[in-house]
Amino acid sequence: MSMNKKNKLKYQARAEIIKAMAHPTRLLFIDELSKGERCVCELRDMIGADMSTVSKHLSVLKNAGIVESDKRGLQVFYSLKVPCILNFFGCVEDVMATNTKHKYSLGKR
Amino acid sequence: MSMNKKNKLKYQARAEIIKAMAHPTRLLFIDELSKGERCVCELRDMIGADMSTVSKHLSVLKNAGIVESDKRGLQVFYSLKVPCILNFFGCVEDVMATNTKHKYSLGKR
DNA sequence: AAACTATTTGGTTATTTTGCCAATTAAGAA
DNA sequence: TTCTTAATTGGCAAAATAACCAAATAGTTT
Repeated sequence: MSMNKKNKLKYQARAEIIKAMAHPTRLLFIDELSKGERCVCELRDMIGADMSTVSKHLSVLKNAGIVESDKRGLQVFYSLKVPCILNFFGCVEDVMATNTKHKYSLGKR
Repeated sequence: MSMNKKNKLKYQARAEIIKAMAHPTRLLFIDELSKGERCVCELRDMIGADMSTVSKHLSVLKNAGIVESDKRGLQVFYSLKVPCILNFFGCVEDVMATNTKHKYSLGKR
Protein backbone atom coordinates (compact mmCIF):
# COMPACT_ATOMS: atom_id res chain seq x y z
CA MET A 1 0.00 0.00 0.00
CA SER A 2 1.45 3.37 -1.04
CA MET A 3 2.00 6.50 1.04
CA ASN A 4 -0.71 9.07 1.57
CA LYS A 5 -0.10 12.78 1.14
CA LYS A 6 -0.15 13.62 4.83
CA ASN A 7 2.55 11.11 5.65
CA LYS A 8 4.68 12.27 2.77
CA LEU A 9 4.56 15.78 4.17
CA LYS A 10 5.52 14.53 7.61
CA TYR A 11 8.72 12.96 6.35
CA GLN A 12 9.50 15.96 4.20
CA ALA A 13 9.24 18.22 7.22
CA ARG A 14 11.48 15.95 9.25
CA ALA A 15 13.99 15.76 6.44
CA GLU A 16 14.19 19.55 6.26
CA ILE A 17 15.37 19.69 9.85
CA ILE A 18 17.81 16.84 9.52
CA LYS A 19 19.18 18.23 6.28
CA ALA A 20 19.91 21.46 8.12
CA MET A 21 22.25 19.51 10.40
CA ALA A 22 23.85 17.44 7.65
CA HIS A 23 27.04 19.45 7.22
CA PRO A 24 30.28 19.31 9.22
CA THR A 25 30.40 23.06 9.72
CA ARG A 26 26.84 23.23 10.94
CA LEU A 27 27.40 20.33 13.32
CA LEU A 28 30.38 22.16 14.73
CA PHE A 29 28.24 25.25 15.21
CA ILE A 30 25.56 23.27 17.01
CA ASP A 31 28.19 21.78 19.30
CA GLU A 32 29.72 25.16 20.01
CA LEU A 33 26.39 26.89 20.58
CA SER A 34 25.48 24.20 23.09
CA LYS A 35 28.11 25.81 25.33
CA GLY A 36 26.46 29.21 25.07
CA GLU A 37 25.67 31.93 22.61
CA ARG A 38 28.33 33.02 20.13
CA CYS A 39 28.59 35.89 17.67
CA VAL A 40 29.09 35.21 13.98
CA CYS A 41 32.68 36.39 14.11
CA GLU A 42 33.58 33.87 16.81
CA LEU A 43 32.15 31.04 14.74
CA ARG A 44 33.95 32.27 11.65
CA ASP A 45 37.25 32.23 13.51
CA MET A 46 36.67 28.59 14.42
CA ILE A 47 36.44 27.39 10.85
CA GLY A 48 38.40 30.03 8.95
CA ALA A 49 35.93 30.37 6.09
CA ASP A 50 34.48 33.41 4.43
CA MET A 51 32.08 35.47 6.54
CA SER A 52 29.35 35.02 3.96
CA THR A 53 29.76 31.26 4.08
CA VAL A 54 29.38 31.28 7.85
CA SER A 55 26.35 33.52 7.64
CA LYS A 56 24.65 31.24 5.16
CA HIS A 57 25.26 28.17 7.29
CA LEU A 58 23.71 29.97 10.23
CA SER A 59 20.68 30.97 8.23
CA VAL A 60 20.14 27.34 7.28
CA LEU A 61 20.10 26.41 10.97
CA LYS A 62 17.86 29.34 11.76
CA ASN A 63 15.34 28.59 9.03
CA ALA A 64 15.11 25.04 10.31
CA GLY A 65 14.31 26.36 13.79
CA ILE A 66 17.41 24.89 15.40
CA VAL A 67 19.04 28.17 16.44
CA GLU A 68 17.87 31.71 17.04
CA SER A 69 19.65 35.01 16.63
CA ASP A 70 19.82 38.23 18.59
CA LYS A 71 21.39 41.39 17.26
CA ARG A 72 23.09 43.53 19.85
CA GLY A 73 25.01 46.48 18.53
CA LEU A 74 27.08 45.52 15.56
CA GLN A 75 27.12 41.86 16.40
CA VAL A 76 24.60 39.09 15.93
CA PHE A 77 24.58 36.41 18.59
CA TYR A 78 23.33 32.93 17.82
CA SER A 79 22.12 30.40 20.35
CA LEU A 80 20.76 26.89 20.37
CA LYS A 81 16.99 26.82 20.50
CA VAL A 82 16.47 23.05 20.86
CA PRO A 83 19.12 21.42 23.07
CA CYS A 84 17.69 17.92 22.64
CA ILE A 85 19.53 17.90 19.32
CA LEU A 86 22.64 17.09 21.36
CA ASN A 87 21.27 13.77 22.64
CA PHE A 88 21.40 12.63 19.09
CA PHE A 89 25.15 12.93 18.79
CA GLY A 90 25.58 10.08 21.24
CA CYS A 91 23.67 7.83 18.89
CA VAL A 92 25.68 9.00 15.91
CA GLU A 93 28.82 8.05 17.83
CA ASP A 94 27.30 4.62 18.42
CA VAL A 95 26.82 4.16 14.70
CA MET A 96 30.41 5.19 14.11
CA ALA A 97 31.67 2.80 16.78
CA THR A 98 29.70 -0.08 15.28
CA ASN A 99 31.04 0.78 11.85
CA THR A 100 34.70 0.64 12.83
CA LYS A 101 34.14 -2.47 14.91
CA HIS A 102 32.86 -4.48 11.94
CA LYS A 103 35.02 -2.88 9.30
CA TYR A 104 37.93 -5.28 9.79
CA SER A 105 36.04 -8.33 10.93
CA LEU A 106 34.96 -11.09 8.58
CA GLY A 107 31.20 -10.68 8.93
CA LYS A 108 29.09 -10.12 5.86
CA ARG A 109 29.57 -6.72 4.33
CA MET B 1 41.33 29.86 17.30
CA SER B 2 40.81 27.72 14.20
CA MET B 3 39.87 24.04 14.01
CA ASN B 4 42.48 21.31 14.13
CA LYS B 5 42.50 18.45 11.67
CA LYS B 6 41.30 15.80 14.11
CA ASN B 7 38.21 17.79 15.02
CA LYS B 8 37.44 18.50 11.41
CA LEU B 9 37.43 14.78 10.71
CA LYS B 10 35.14 14.17 13.66
CA TYR B 11 32.49 16.48 12.31
CA GLN B 12 32.88 15.13 8.81
CA ALA B 13 32.27 11.60 10.05
CA ARG B 14 29.20 12.70 11.97
CA ALA B 15 27.89 14.58 8.98
CA GLU B 16 28.20 11.50 6.78
CA ILE B 17 25.83 9.61 9.03
CA ILE B 18 23.36 12.46 9.37
CA LYS B 19 23.42 13.08 5.62
CA ALA B 20 22.42 9.47 5.12
CA MET B 21 19.22 10.19 7.04
CA ALA B 22 18.53 13.55 5.42
CA HIS B 23 15.94 12.46 2.89
CA PRO B 24 12.19 11.92 3.30
CA THR B 25 12.28 8.50 1.71
CA ARG B 26 15.13 7.31 3.86
CA LEU B 27 13.44 8.61 7.00
CA LEU B 28 10.35 6.67 6.07
CA PHE B 29 12.45 3.55 5.61
CA ILE B 30 14.08 4.00 9.02
CA ASP B 31 10.65 4.39 10.58
CA GLU B 32 9.31 1.33 8.84
CA LEU B 33 12.35 -0.80 9.61
CA SER B 34 11.98 0.09 13.27
CA LYS B 35 8.89 -2.12 13.22
CA GLY B 36 10.85 -5.08 11.89
CA GLU B 37 12.75 -6.22 8.84
CA ARG B 38 11.33 -5.57 5.39
CA CYS B 39 12.27 -6.71 1.91
CA VAL B 40 13.12 -4.17 -0.77
CA CYS B 41 9.88 -4.84 -2.61
CA GLU B 42 7.79 -3.97 0.46
CA LEU B 43 9.60 -0.67 0.85
CA ARG B 44 9.20 0.05 -2.85
CA ASP B 45 5.45 -0.50 -2.59
CA MET B 46 5.28 2.06 0.21
CA ILE B 47 6.69 4.90 -1.85
CA GLY B 48 5.84 3.86 -5.39
CA ALA B 49 9.22 4.76 -6.88
CA ASP B 50 11.45 2.83 -9.21
CA MET B 51 13.12 -0.26 -7.77
CA SER B 52 16.54 1.17 -8.54
CA THR B 53 15.74 4.34 -6.65
CA VAL B 54 14.72 2.33 -3.60
CA SER B 55 17.81 0.20 -3.83
CA LYS B 56 20.07 3.24 -3.95
CA HIS B 57 18.42 4.82 -0.93
CA LEU B 58 18.94 1.60 0.97
CA SER B 59 22.59 1.44 0.00
CA VAL B 60 23.07 4.95 1.34
CA LEU B 61 21.67 3.83 4.70
CA LYS B 62 23.73 0.67 4.61
CA ASN B 63 26.99 2.42 3.80
CA ALA B 64 26.39 4.75 6.71
CA GLY B 65 25.98 1.75 9.00
CA ILE B 66 22.37 2.52 9.89
CA VAL B 67 20.81 -0.61 8.41
CA GLU B 68 22.01 -4.07 7.46
CA SER B 69 20.82 -6.47 4.81
CA ASP B 70 20.27 -10.20 4.61
CA LYS B 71 19.60 -11.99 1.36
CA ARG B 72 17.26 -14.98 1.62
CA GLY B 73 16.25 -16.57 -1.63
CA LEU B 74 15.32 -13.98 -4.17
CA GLN B 75 14.65 -11.28 -1.63
CA VAL B 76 16.90 -9.00 0.37
CA PHE B 77 15.67 -8.09 3.82
CA TYR B 78 16.78 -4.87 5.47
CA SER B 79 16.71 -4.18 9.18
CA LEU B 80 17.63 -1.33 11.50
CA LYS B 81 21.07 -1.78 13.00
CA VAL B 82 21.04 1.16 15.42
CA PRO B 83 17.62 1.70 17.02
CA CYS B 84 18.72 4.75 19.02
CA ILE B 85 18.21 6.67 15.79
CA LEU B 86 14.53 6.65 16.65
CA ASN B 87 14.96 8.64 19.87
CA PHE B 88 16.02 11.47 17.69
CA PHE B 89 12.72 11.77 15.89
CA GLY B 90 11.08 12.94 19.11
CA CYS B 91 13.47 15.87 19.17
CA VAL B 92 12.83 16.63 15.52
CA GLU B 93 9.14 16.77 16.32
CA ASP B 94 9.95 19.24 19.12
CA VAL B 95 11.71 21.48 16.65
CA MET B 96 8.73 21.30 14.33
CA ALA B 97 6.31 22.07 17.16
CA THR B 98 8.36 25.10 18.21
CA ASN B 99 8.49 26.29 14.62
CA THR B 100 4.73 26.30 14.10
CA LYS B 101 4.12 27.79 17.54
CA HIS B 102 6.19 30.88 16.78
CA LYS B 103 5.35 31.15 13.13
CA TYR B 104 2.20 33.19 13.69
CA SER B 105 3.16 34.97 16.89
CA LEU B 106 4.71 38.45 16.92
CA GLY B 107 8.07 37.50 18.44
CA LYS B 108 11.27 38.34 16.63
CA ARG B 109 11.73 36.35 13.47
C1' DA C 1 27.46 63.39 7.43
C1' DA C 2 31.48 60.26 6.40
C1' DA C 3 34.08 56.37 7.72
C1' DC C 4 34.21 51.96 9.82
C1' DT C 5 32.63 47.32 11.42
C1' DA C 6 29.72 43.11 11.52
C1' DT C 7 26.65 40.72 9.02
C1' DT C 8 23.57 39.53 5.21
C1' DT C 9 22.28 39.08 0.38
C1' DG C 10 22.91 38.33 -4.70
C1' DG C 11 25.27 36.14 -8.19
C1' DT C 12 28.37 32.64 -10.24
C1' DT C 13 30.57 28.32 -10.62
C1' DA C 14 31.77 23.72 -9.04
C1' DT C 15 30.23 19.72 -6.76
C1' DT C 16 26.85 16.51 -5.00
C1' DT C 17 22.49 14.34 -4.94
C1' DT C 18 18.43 12.46 -6.94
C1' DG C 19 15.60 9.63 -9.90
C1' DC C 20 14.76 7.32 -13.97
C1' DC C 21 16.06 3.94 -17.66
C1' DA C 22 18.66 0.15 -19.35
C1' DA C 23 21.69 -3.52 -18.48
C1' DT C 24 23.48 -6.89 -15.20
C1' DT C 25 23.58 -10.20 -11.39
C1' DA C 26 21.71 -13.81 -8.42
C1' DA C 27 18.45 -17.15 -7.08
C1' DG C 28 14.52 -20.14 -7.91
C1' DA C 29 11.15 -22.52 -11.02
C1' DA C 30 9.95 -24.94 -15.20
C1' DT D 1 19.15 -24.94 -19.61
C1' DT D 2 15.86 -21.43 -20.21
C1' DC D 3 12.50 -18.43 -18.01
C1' DT D 4 11.11 -15.58 -14.41
C1' DT D 5 11.57 -12.65 -10.31
C1' DA D 6 14.17 -9.53 -6.96
C1' DA D 7 17.61 -6.57 -6.53
C1' DT D 8 21.85 -3.98 -7.77
C1' DT D 9 24.79 -1.22 -10.83
C1' DG D 10 26.10 2.18 -14.48
C1' DG D 11 24.94 6.12 -16.91
C1' DC D 12 22.72 10.38 -17.68
C1' DA D 13 20.05 14.77 -17.00
C1' DA D 14 17.82 17.72 -13.63
C1' DA D 15 17.82 19.71 -9.19
C1' DA D 16 19.90 21.03 -4.87
C1' DT D 17 24.09 22.54 -2.16
C1' DA D 18 28.29 24.86 -1.14
C1' DA D 19 31.87 28.32 -1.32
C1' DC D 20 33.61 32.39 -2.84
C1' DC D 21 33.50 37.38 -4.32
C1' DA D 22 31.21 41.69 -4.57
C1' DA D 23 27.62 44.65 -3.17
C1' DA D 24 24.19 46.05 0.15
C1' DT D 25 22.52 46.81 4.96
C1' DA D 26 22.54 48.23 9.73
C1' DG D 27 24.81 49.99 13.73
C1' DT D 28 28.85 52.75 15.71
C1' DT D 29 32.15 56.09 15.98
C1' DT D 30 34.18 60.45 14.60
